[in-house]
Amino acid sequence: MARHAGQDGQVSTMRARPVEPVMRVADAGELMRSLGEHGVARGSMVAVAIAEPVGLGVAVDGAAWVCATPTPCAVVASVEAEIRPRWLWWSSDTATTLLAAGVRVATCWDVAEVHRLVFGTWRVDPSRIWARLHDLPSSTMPVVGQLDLLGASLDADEGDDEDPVRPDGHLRPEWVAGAWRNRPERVGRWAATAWSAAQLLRRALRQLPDPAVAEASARSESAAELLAAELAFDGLPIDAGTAEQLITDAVGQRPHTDAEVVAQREARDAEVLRHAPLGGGHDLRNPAHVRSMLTRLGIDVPNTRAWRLEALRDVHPFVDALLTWRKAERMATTYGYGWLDQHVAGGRLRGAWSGSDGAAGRMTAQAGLHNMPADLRPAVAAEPGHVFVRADLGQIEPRVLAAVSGDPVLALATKDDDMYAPVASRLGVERSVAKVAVLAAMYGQTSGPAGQALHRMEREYPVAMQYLKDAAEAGRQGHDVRTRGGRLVRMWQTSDEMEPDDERSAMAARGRYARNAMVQGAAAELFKVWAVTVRARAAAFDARIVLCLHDELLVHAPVEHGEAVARVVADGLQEAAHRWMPDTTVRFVADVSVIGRWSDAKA
DNA sequence: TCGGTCACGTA
DNA sequence: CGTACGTGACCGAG
Repeated sequence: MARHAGQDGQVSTMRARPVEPVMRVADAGELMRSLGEHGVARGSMVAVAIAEPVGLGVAVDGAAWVCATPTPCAVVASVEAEIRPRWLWWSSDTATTLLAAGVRVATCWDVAEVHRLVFGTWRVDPSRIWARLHDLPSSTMPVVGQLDLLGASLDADEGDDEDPVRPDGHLRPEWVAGAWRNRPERVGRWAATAWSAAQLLRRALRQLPDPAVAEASARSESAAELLAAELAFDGLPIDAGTAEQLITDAVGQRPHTDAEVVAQREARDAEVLRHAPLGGGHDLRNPAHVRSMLTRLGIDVPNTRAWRLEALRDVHPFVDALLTWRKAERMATTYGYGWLDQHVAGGRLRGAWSGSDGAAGRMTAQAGLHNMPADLRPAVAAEPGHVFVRADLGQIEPRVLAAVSGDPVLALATKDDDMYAPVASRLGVERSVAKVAVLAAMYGQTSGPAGQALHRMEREYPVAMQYLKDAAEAGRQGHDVRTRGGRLVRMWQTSDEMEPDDERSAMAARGRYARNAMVQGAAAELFKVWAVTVRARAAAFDARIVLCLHDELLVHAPVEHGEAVARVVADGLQEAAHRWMPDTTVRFVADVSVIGRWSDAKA
């Protein structure tokens, strides 16, 4: 009990809320009986928190259990095998814990991920999520500070520290920082907070423009985050010998001393510098120096980017040597021996994965997994007894535009394997022009040869063009936009002190950003539905997704199941497309092949 | 030591 | 005056 003096001077009595009772269960069997009595069945949401070696916390609709066991993941595995609920957790950290214990689950509901979807926020720690869901100002959000660490407290009224929620409604910061792992009962209560947060999030989902779509997105985006955890854990199969050889071919033998590193670097530089003009700077790694060298050779360029210099290869041998050098330098620095040593172990390339990142909620990956040069793809090889099933979506963004905008004419074009062909004939232009026009419309390009074709686009595909225009206008005005799947894309505000020209430029940039995010974001959502569908169906063949690349999937499968998995991937797209958009007037296509190395795929 | 810029790889 | 991302080298401010 604590007494508060309100601002009106009245003394009110505020009782700390009662601590959630947590029931003890002895083992998985007892837990499953309890869950069964609460109506938990296949696919039911079950909140879970794992603290090794303290125990397993589980919560369902006001009831919470704890199983004090040094091997909580094994209990999860038993429940998964018997019941297969939809595991509800604060974040995919739980998935990572399970994976480390060798436990894989089928489905989940990820509070952090859904929060990111609904609110478009980057930071999704439980404190922030909880505060926002309870309309508590983040200014009052407590943090673990020096005093707390010393055991002192600034606020006398902190209630019962066995309660994860403080009297002021905020989550207890020391719990968020890890104190929930300290005792079995706390693990149970922590699971209960995840359950409670999820109920509030579901309420938010139901208030979005299309609740059914948003709830489906919550499930698929959660599963994508689970897939991201698995991708990080499993890694991409790499034939290290081939990788080593490709690097050697590109940059020479592996150096063994610092002196060798320097010597190789200087040898690479010398190949270019012998063509360089006299005087001035000679640092090839400094764009200003490179530009001045080019100037002294009579070549005047605003920057030294490869696409600009490409046209000038024949003007002077220096240019050709420089471009060749740049490619080797990239290999030596970013994708060289250092990269191999740092990220490849046990025949797998591993990096951190995010299930949704950036403006549009695409998956991202580190360790070069998403920008590995095509030259290195031969090193991505299936393990003995395995194959890759590789698939990529064809013309995904324009097809998605047809779907989300509901443009019936553009939808008709998707019936073609190559939708640019019917678009070209409708616009009365070459296919290449039609393609540029469609891409220009989606990316907000206004200059260049796409200009005239864009006007015809507006005449022939007014619904799709209006959809893009509305998104761009919202962005220009600084209004947040929401993708078809319900992801909030936040706009930034322009500064009051901006010059008018700068402000116009910033607004235009926002317009392009919003326009693109609506298409790219929706495409990411469809892609993830496809990926998690394939993940689920391929498991029966002991096949696992090992790479997601925006519109491309790489699945590692036992060789005897290659063809079956290829069918899973192809059928999975139709299943995913139907789930993502029940209206089937827009057709989606994928190119699927069974290969041994990533480079075996046809370009 | 840090953020910004350039550059370049992928989609 | 085409978008998104990750990475590395360098610069200049702190």
